[in-house]
Amino acid sequence: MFQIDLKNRKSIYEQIVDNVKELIITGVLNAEDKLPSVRELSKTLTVNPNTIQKAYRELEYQGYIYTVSGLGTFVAAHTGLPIDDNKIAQIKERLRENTRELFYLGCSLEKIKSILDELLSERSDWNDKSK
Amino acid sequence: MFQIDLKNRKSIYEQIVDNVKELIITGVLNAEDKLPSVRELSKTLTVNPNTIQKAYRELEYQGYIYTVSGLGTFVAAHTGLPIDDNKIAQIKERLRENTRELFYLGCSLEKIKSILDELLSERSDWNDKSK
Amino acid sequence: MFQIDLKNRKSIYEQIVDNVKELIITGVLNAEDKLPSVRELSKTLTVNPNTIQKAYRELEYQGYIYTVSGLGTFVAAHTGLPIDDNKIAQIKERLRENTRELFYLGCSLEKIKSILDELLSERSDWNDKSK
Amino acid sequence: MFQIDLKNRKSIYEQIVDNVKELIITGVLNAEDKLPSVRELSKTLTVNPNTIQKAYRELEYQGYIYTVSGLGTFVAAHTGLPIDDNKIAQIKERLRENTRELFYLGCSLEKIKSILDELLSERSDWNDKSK
DNA sequence: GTGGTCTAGACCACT
DNA sequence: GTGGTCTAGACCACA
Repeated sequence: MFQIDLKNRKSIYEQIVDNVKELIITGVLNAEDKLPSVRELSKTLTVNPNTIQKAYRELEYQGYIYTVSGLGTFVAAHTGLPIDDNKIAQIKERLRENTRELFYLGCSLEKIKSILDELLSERSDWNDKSK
Repeated sequence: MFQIDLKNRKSIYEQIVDNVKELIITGVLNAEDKLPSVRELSKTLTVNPNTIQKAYRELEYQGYIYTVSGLGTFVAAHTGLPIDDNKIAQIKERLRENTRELFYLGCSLEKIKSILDELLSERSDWNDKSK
Repeated sequence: MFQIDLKNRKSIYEQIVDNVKELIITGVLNAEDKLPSVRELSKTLTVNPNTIQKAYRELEYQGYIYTVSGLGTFVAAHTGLPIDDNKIAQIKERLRENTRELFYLGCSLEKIKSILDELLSERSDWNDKSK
Repeated sequence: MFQIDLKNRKSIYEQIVDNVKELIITGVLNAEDKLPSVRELSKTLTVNPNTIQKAYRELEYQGYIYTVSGLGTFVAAHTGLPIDDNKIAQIKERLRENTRELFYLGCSLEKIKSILDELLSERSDWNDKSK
């Protein structure tokens, strides 16, 4: 399914959340697909079950999955989630900081532009895959 | 100089690091300028001196400032000669994650593109200001 | 594991850094080995946990160890591929200073040469041991 | 005469001590030569007089210079200083650590050997100059 | 005055 | 349990 990178500064549960999100967004996991059980994923990732559970709880809170007691957890239908302008503003701020640093490191505006363009094209590529 | 936001998720020392970085990158602080002493900044921000020192040390690691024990800390001259491809790659990865997150949050490619364009234009604006 | 010498001019955290480095370089600690926890080492060395943490953080900066919050700290795998010429140049400079000092102290060139030869032979010895 | 590098981690007075030592060892300053006065050197280096004085005191303690009240400070005749085995052992230890690090960074024994040889030849070169 | 180190003890998030 | 952050307050060397 995916791998956990212990050396990554992100906490394990965050990595799981992000990875599952990505699988859903990219269409690898579709609405109503069953996710591995907490125990199962715990074994395959060799990660504490509590950690998996925390990740699933977070994903549920964010509306990506839902849980049916006794049956398992499933990918939620991707209803148009209300766009969270607050979060978007936060991420924009982070993007701003990062572009600023690129500038400081000596990148010209052109170089920065090409980097951003590259990221955008990556995004549209994988958008196609998910179709 | 700047303010600390205790409600912010970022730790205090991280906020200091980011704020000082910003002041340096935007040209408010120039090479060889003296930063406030650890104790001084500690008082103005009502933050423990150790926390300030931690921030300054991090900035030193990242090459933004240098320290002369007994004299103070100063903005490092930015010898931008060897463009640090390693660091650029790291930042690119962070940008990638952020654009991914925007997508998660339901932003269309067009919206993401407009956000990135906005950031780029800010950059050129402020580039002019710093002249 | 090792001892701290309070009489030593080196600060405590530096001694810890150097000692751990040595254990890693000499192969006593191998990649992925778990280091003692901050609190644990703090007790065995009767040193404040903050001091241990400072040492561990420094070791992490230098790439010798990595940290998983909540799990512990571990010896980093040594991907020696990109030989870091920058660091090598730094160390060379330090070696230069040291040989200069030997000269100051009245050592003849022959004596210095014999000392360096001795170090080299030690190195090959211990290279054999680590196999 | 020489320059002080504020960005250097060594304290200013240490840099002065080392530089003067080097000038003496290399024969630029000879026995009975007069050193600049504290005030004078203080001005040329734009360094606090106390710092110069501390450096001179240290040099005197180590037997490299001597002071005549009211006249100035002079280079001491280079009588065969008693070889300080203690200090030599310390420096040897530092050399050992540095070669160890070179090894860790991926240098082969041959490369380390060539580096050490290079340092030795530098030393003998400048030994010739001092003649 | 400056930065650097250290201790003691607290609180937090993550596993 | 783990590491991470922060405070309060102390002592040191250097300028």
